[in-house]
Amino acid sequence: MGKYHHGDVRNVLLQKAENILIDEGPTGLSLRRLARLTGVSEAAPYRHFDGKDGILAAVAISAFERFAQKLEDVAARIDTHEDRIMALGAAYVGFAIEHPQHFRLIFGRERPPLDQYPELRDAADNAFDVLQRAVTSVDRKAEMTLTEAATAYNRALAAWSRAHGIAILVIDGMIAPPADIELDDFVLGLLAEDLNRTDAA
Amino acid sequence: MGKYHHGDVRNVLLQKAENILIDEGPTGLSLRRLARLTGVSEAAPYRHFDGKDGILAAVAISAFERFAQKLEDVAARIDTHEDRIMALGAAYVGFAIEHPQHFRLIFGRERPPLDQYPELRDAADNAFDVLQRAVTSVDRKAEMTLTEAATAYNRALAAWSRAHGIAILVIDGMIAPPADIELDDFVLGLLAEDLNRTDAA
DNA sequence: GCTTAATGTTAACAAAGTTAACATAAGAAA
DNA sequence: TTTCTTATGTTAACTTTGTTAACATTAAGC
Repeated sequence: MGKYHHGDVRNVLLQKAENILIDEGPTGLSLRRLARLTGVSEAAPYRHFDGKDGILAAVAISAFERFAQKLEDVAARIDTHEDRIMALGAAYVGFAIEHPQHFRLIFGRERPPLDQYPELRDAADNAFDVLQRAVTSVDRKAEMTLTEAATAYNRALAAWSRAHGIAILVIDGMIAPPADIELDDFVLGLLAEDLNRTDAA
Repeated sequence: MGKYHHGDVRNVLLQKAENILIDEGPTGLSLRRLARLTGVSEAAPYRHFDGKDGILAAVAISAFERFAQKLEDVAARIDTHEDRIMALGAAYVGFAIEHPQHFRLIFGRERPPLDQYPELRDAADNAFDVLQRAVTSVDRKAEMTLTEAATAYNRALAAWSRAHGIAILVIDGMIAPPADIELDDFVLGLLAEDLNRTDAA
């Protein structure tokens, strides 16, 4: 009767792990507690995952996939370059705001080492490919000189940096919109800050 | 002979803690190891600090102070507004590159809670005051309308976000200069990306 | 000198990650 | 069907860490 094998322990662990992670972050996730919560022995998770990092890696992989999917969706339906950069930035920050713990997991220090989890590396590479492809599809029609290409690349990195900085500062509560502004508009404003620039210097 | 009181255990602990922190980050810092390394009993640190967070807070305070000092120095000797924003950004990212662990400690999740360490809160507040004062000393001579003030504030937040994003992505190795470019120039390029903009659209 | 506060020490506790040794269920192979 | 093997669980240990309590000693002020 003791159903020694219930079949989807792995999935249950993963699901519960993700919930804990969302609530308390990687440090708050304890394998032993997770096992107890799942109603399984404290060593059981080790049969399904490569220790704590293994579980984090599994969650991180799905996080990367959702992240990449979101970016891809957004990029796919925007035509002009500037609009696409803008929309990608909004999607990037939007993901961070909607899933701060996932965002931290895939970008932060607690992420398991990529070189120990090939599937995680693949997921990460894919996400960044999507990002880069979307950003550098700038002038797919136009020929570019080397200088122009370098500039485009630099601009892409700058856009990424800006989005990333906004994402971090917002989810860590270091910057916040004034009382009369919606969060989304605030973010859009920050992302656009350098585009519609009227220098009165 | 057993010199029960050697006098500056606190400072030795702090110094060693900082070294470990620089090498291995907050997670790698173990109070017990630190005590052993210092040649003192494993409970001794608790006589000088409020546990692990207490030590981290102490290090974070000095990190904040150095950070604020650097920003202040830079801001003090730059006259024009745009140049000052630029120089502050460079100093901000420069600090992160020179002291990545300190930067992560004062901005990251492992920072002890500000509301439990008043001196840490003060140090943090002071650093951000310096930053804000330097940035908003834009038009100390000129009167600004509310709209202008709001724009200036938004621009300051955007500049901060950009610098922060660059800092994080660079010290985490997610972006790096091309082989033929110096790191400093690379950073400056990213910081300036939106300023000298020549839209050919 | 005596008292007291500061500073150390040892010993214990709980929680966590991890592994080894053992047990049982499921499925393939005979 | 019976047997062998593998996957999956369990229990029990070991180690490290953070932390606190109980006790010891030193330094400093009265």
